[in-house]
Amino acid sequence: MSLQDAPSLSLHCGDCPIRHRAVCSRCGSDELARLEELKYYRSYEAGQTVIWSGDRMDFVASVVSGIATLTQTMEDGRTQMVGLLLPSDFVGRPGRETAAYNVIATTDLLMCCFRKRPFEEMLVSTPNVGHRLLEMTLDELDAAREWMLLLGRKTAREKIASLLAIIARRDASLKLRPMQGRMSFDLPLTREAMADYLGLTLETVSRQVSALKRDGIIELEGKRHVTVPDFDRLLDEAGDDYDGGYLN
Amino acid sequence: MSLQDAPSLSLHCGDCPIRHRAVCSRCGSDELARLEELKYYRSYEAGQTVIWSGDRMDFVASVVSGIATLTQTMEDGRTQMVGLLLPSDFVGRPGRETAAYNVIATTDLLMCCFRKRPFEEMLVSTPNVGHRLLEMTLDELDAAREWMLLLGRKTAREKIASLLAIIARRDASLKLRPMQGRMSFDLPLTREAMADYLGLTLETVSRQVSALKRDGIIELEGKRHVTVPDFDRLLDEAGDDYDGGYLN
DNA sequence: TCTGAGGATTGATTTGGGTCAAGGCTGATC
DNA sequence: GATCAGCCTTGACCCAAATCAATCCTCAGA
Repeated sequence: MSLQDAPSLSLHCGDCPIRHRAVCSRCGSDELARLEELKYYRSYEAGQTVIWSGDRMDFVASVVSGIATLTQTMEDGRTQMVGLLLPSDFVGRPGRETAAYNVIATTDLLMCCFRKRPFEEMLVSTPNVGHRLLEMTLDELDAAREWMLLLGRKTAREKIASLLAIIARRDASLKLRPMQGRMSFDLPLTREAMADYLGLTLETVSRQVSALKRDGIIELEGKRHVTVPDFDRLLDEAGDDYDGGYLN
Repeated sequence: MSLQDAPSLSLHCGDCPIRHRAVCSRCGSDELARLEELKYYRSYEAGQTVIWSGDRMDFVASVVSGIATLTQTMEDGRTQMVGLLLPSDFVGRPGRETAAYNVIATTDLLMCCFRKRPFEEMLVSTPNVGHRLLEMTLDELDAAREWMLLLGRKTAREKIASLLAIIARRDASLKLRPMQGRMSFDLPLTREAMADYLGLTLETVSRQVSALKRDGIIELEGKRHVTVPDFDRLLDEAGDDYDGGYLN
């Protein structure tokens, strides 16, 4: 993907090459033109920390390509992943000076940035961008709350099944495939990253993945390629009773 | 508090009788006048469910008085509290039809409501309200992510200490008292509610509260009134290394 | 003053997942 | 094709928190 046809911001409107949820029907093109003038790009290597918690953060940004994680850490090293940034996702906190978590590039990462002050001024002058941002933030909040149920109440096996189900869904919606029956996809995360995401240790993740395989809920090809013979059975294991609509 | 001088919405601007974070310096009074025309009130008794997850939700609202909780539940009854609504807090999801969690009144509750459709139209026509809502939502999201670290990685003792610290801070900011040294406050939650909030069982909550008392971190008068002789010691127990600024 | 109910405490026991430790893959590099 | 590093798996053991169970407050209402 070249810089030219990359989405300029997760607020990008009209057609959406990356994720359906990034489409906003309300925005006009005039605001986008103004956005274009202000943007610049930053790139990071895999493993690099984009922002440290507590750092002054003078920009807001959206992911153009690559994956980044948001993590909270305690001083003794315990870490909890609190979010995943995929292409078209937005990061930054208009109206606040410092970051509340670490942002770490897990792959090579290209971000489209805006200096904070001009961006805030633009939020005031072009309300549609603010509306889009509000929608996205509300989606994130719903997802975060769903995740709190997982972290607080689910068993290790349910946690793994839930994560696999979410990744399977996301992958299917990307490929415009049905979210049922036989599905297969690549895990974008190491066992350790899965553990940080789920509030487990990597050993427990490994054991539970093996258990799901032994029980025929999933099939593995190598360590990263997963096939789910029957998506409904996976959902049963995840313990969810809702349709999961808003996670996609 | 009478209906007249109650805050009409958490978006209430200018002076803020309830929580400092509800003040928005940007808004003018004209938007408020328009809001006034649209609002109506609903009241609920303690224990009543305001909204069921999955229900159609045709209004957005803010809490005028009382306390409500947001909870996620699994079909086998496991529940996780994912948020607390205090006076001036906002609930609702402009742009989406159904609720993603249960809202339950834990005390008698008075809410100031707006029908969703007119509210959304108002969001478009009066951007300042949208900005305020965006700010609040971003705050909620930061708090939710902080909570994910607690749920995923903290020990029972640290969870209890964290919760007590948050309640102590909130109480202190309400009373405009310093957040250090000796502090005391009432717990607004039962042990069971604390357990649902922290992803623990009520027995564990009870045991850890007793342990903190035994160790002199807190003092108890009855079951609900807590005194913290040294706030810094409580913070140590909570395992936080940050200043907690954004939670207030 | 008694009674009952809801909340809280405390103890005994079990267990899910953490911790520690020893290898096993696999693919990049020489 | 040997070596090494990063990632993953598996086993043995342990411990924090869950579970099961018995009491205890305390306060509202009879």
